Amino acid sequence: MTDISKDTETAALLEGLNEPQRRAVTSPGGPLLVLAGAGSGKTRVLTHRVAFLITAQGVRPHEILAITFTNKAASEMKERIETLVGPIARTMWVSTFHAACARILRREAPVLGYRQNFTIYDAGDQVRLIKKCLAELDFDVKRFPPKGVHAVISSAKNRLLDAEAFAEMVDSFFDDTVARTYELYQKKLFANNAMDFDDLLMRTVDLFHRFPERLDHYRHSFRHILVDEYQDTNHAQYSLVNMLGSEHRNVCVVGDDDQSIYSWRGADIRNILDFEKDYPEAEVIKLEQNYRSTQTILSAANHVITNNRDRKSKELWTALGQGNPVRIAELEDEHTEARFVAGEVSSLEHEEDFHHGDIAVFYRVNAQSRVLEDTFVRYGIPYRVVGGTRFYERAEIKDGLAYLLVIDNPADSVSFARIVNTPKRGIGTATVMALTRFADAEGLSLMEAAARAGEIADLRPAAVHALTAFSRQMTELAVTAATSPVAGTLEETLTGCGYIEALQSERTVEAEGRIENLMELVGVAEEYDRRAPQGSLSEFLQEISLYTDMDKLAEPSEAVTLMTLHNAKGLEFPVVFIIGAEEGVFPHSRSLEEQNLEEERRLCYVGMTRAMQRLYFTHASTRNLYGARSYNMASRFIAELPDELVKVEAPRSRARYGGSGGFAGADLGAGAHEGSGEVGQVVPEFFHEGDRVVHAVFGKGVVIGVEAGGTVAVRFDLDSSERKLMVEYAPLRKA
DNA sequence: TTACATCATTTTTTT
DNA sequence: AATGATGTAA
Repeated sequence: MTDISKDTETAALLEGLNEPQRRAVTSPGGPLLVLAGAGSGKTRVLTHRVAFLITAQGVRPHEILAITFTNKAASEMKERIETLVGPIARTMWVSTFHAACARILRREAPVLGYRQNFTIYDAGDQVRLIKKCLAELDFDVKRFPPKGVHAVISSAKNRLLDAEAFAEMVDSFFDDTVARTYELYQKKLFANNAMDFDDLLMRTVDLFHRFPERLDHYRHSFRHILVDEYQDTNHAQYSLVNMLGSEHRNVCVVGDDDQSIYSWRGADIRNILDFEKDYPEAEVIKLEQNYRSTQTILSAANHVITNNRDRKSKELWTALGQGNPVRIAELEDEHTEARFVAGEVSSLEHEEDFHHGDIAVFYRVNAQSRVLEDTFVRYGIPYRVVGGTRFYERAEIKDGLAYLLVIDNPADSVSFARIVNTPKRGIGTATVMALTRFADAEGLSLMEAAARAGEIADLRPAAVHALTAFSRQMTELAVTAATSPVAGTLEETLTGCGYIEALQSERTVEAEGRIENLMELVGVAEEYDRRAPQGSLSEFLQEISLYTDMDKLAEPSEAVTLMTLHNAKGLEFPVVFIIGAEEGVFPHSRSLEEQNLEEERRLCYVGMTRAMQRLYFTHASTRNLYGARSYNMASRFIAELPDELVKVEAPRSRARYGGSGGFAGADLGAGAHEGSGEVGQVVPEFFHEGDRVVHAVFGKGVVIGVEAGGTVAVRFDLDSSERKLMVEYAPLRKA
């Protein structure tokens, strides 16, 4: 490349960047902290910086390690860099911490005593194994809930405390129990040739401690390290960055302390607050110009977040203009709330230039999505739910993968236990217990023990037969796996083991859905086979165990997006609703007790700053959540919004369908409650014979009759059909 | 062993 | 409300 073309290329990289962005992109090396406010073009800076390093600094792509928070973010970044510098970018390491560690560990597993095809356990697998440990140690699962024990062990691992170190710090009876469980749990993981999510980080750090020459190798080869979302790193991740960065010290971290929302997962906000202490020579760049939201939204968000004490001062601004006020609506209950949102969605769609895909609804807990979904279905509003029960956590998917895991790694007793009697093949708990005893006594894995089931004294012939048959089948499948593509192995497994058949015989819609999900899994495998013709079952499983659904929902959609506030991180939408803004819901009751209010507030800040043009808060005076009715005050976050930026409106619940703009009454003032006399009263007078109306599903029509009980008859233009509709529930409004 | 019923418990966020 | 654990009958 000539100097001239190199210069033009560099110039192109800097085009359209503001001053601080440009400084961040071109900073030559050394520690660099970029405090990137929401919507400040952070991803752009990161990708352009990488491109700059490659084209202008002569850094070779494989010398760059870029860490992102999700797999989705990783593949996006890779793509964007590729468009800047070409296919050479593919040799870069762009991934999450967990994926990078898995890649290192797979290479280095033997020195740690693991085999390369070790299995990765997700949270569910971890809890199941912990349950087994508790049972084996005769601990009462009532007093020591597996989930709670898991949480403690996980947090210990995130702080890089192994069982021994943890045992030394024990200061309660509970922790003592955990310590003993931890020890056994870790032994079992090792025996299963398995690592859990937290191990991926911890074992890597361990590897570097015990084998300094391995560390030397990696820290020498990574000349530049970039970490996105640095505010959400935990101690183990922090240590990894410091270890790997200690030679070249070209550590560039990007983050926003105001968006740290994962402390419950071990994220330590001090990692970002203290970066300048860790690297005194660090250059610090603040990105405060926002390119996403209106000034009103930003000012409102700024007001809320300034109530937090522990933060680096930062004030977002924009050149995009004032925009509309933040709208706050108080509703009766969760149903009214959902109908309000649905009604607004319809108005935004019909009366303004927004599409369903422009709109997102955020809530604090997944359970809140149900009412919303029911309502959207009634209104005929297309929606998609992000998160919730995820594809890879569905029972049938885990089952299918468990088969593959056992075929690949017969030592994996957790997956073995999962499938040995799924579908039913007469191997019940008694048999499995006898098998386990035998395996332990003989020092075998469950799979090996099953092959020798005949030697187990207290097994009935039927059980022996079932076990040997199962073991033989698995062995045969392992042969298939060695020669077939992954998709073929999976199909062979699912049909050969009678899994599909068992589902088919259920003859239910649910079972049909499960079969479809499994076919989708086969599709995932096919895609892998295409992408990596030389790939192995091992590699496929490694890849998939770090894969979550978050990864593929990036695609633009024609549906309203429903998700939790946590999932909203990193996204943006023209219109955002934050629902359930009530004390106890958001902020969540648990965080009130645990004094985690600042984190809840950051969550609110994250949610608000996703909005580009319109932002709504809704709260309900009463709500049914988890089967109990509660009466909540409006969220303190609402109170923290300055009056001049908001428009507080309380719709007269049912009447508004007859009104024109969506809201019947305006400016009732903060905290104004609806007259309870109005609540529950249907107001059919709003519709009269001859009125032109619009229905969300059936379209335009005319009222041809008003009946008692809040029912109107409407003839629709589209097909001249006549329908009777409940004014209370029908998505109907005046045209 | 399995299928079914009842009982109890547990409700945040996820790589 | 929904899920999981436990108990009971076949």
